[in-house]
Amino acid sequence: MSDSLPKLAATASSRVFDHLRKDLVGGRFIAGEKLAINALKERYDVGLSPLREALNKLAAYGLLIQENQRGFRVPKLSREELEDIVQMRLEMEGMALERAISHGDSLWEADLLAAAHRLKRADISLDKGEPWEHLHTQFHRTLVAPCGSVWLLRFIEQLHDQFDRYRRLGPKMPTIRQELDEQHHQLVELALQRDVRAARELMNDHIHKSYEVALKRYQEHA
Amino acid sequence: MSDSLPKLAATASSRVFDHLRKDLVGGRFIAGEKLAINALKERYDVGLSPLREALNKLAAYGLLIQENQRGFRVPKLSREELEDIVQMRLEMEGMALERAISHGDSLWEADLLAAAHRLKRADISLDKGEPWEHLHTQFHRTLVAPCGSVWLLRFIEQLHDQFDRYRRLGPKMPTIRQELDEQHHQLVELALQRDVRAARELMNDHIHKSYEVALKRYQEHA
DNA sequence: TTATATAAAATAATCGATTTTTTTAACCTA
DNA sequence: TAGGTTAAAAAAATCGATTATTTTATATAA
Repeated sequence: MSDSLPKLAATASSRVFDHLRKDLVGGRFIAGEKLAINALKERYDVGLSPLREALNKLAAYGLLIQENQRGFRVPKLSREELEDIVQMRLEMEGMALERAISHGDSLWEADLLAAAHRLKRADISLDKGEPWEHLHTQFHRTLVAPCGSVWLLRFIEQLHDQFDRYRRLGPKMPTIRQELDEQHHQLVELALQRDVRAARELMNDHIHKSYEVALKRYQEHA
Repeated sequence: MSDSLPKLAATASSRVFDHLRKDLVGGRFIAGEKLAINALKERYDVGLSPLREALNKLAAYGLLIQENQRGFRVPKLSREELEDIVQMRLEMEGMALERAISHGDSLWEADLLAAAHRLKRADISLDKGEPWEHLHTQFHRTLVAPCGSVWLLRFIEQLHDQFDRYRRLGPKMPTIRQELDEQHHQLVELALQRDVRAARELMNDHIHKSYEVALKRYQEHA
């Protein structure tokens, strides 16, 4: 039941990195805004050095823009970029899913079923909302985990973070979520049946539907 | 003739980042070694804060491994990883090249010819060696530049850096380089002719040949 | 008024020193 | 001797203060 990885003792820097990443992905900052470092120091209750280290990492990761001598800003959003991100997701997650299905063993099958189940449970008892996001990420991670490429997984993770900056702009949309949740279970089924072709097609459809949500959010986002 | 981008005044942090990145990619560190931060401070003549910021960025970028409370180390090399990197390069650079060929305008054609020419010149007058690497990177960058995807370009750049950690392990191999250089010019020709299919095939071949070099280097690397 | 220069304030970047944690070394004990 | 404490040294992380740069405000000239 405990976390699979022991996870080294967190440093102030790593803690604020995690926290900031979550907040950036979850839309708690305004796109384009300039970060006031002193304000962040208080907000995250951390010193300047670890904070700056975290900001530097986030910039290298693509969740912040760093400009020499003028600090950090939250990247702007644009429809063009959203489309870029979606196209890349289609290519890369499709590829990863195909490979995962052909390499995944029975342990993977079990993990997948478990992840899907947990996600569904969290969905029914729609509490905090924060846990759902985490389980959702976890599900998609599990789905492609045995693709065999460390770099592919890394890029996909990065793209998910970027995509979620759009998807999580507004409040939830229960209607469409229903449909998307259904697809999660269908994806598991097709994966277990090792139907590479159908699974990839469904994944494309899934990403497209998510795109529609994200686009709507982006267009409405004031 | 001047740089296309004005480039903001460099900070100590950005300078040491660039320098360290070059050294890591160029094989000036031993794979797996633990970085002695105090030694680096002297080596790059920089204070602790900017140095740590640079190291944090490099870790997020994938050129260093960061472990909480125990600093930074140079990632190990492995044949499996090399093969992962190569497979990803095949997929992503192939995709990028196809898109670049269908989107690239006449300005791109000119840039491409210029980049190939400069590379050839640097190759003949085989001086320092350092400039060749830069022109080579620049050529491959130009080749895929108009692919239309910021994220694809970003990933490709990252993969090149990773690949070069293997390719640049040992001394130069003039014999095979000859062959690779020839392919650069053939790639330009096929791009100008807009022969998407042939260009992609040649790119595959090019990456495969580079892989052989990199693999040999890796296996010989003591 | 518009533009340009100057001064003041705010912010970013860096430094030097301190605190915390890990690693190494020395020592004990079964 | 192998295993396990403890103490000392080394290294990593963080803090508080200083320096450099940019931004804002104010004043001056065309």
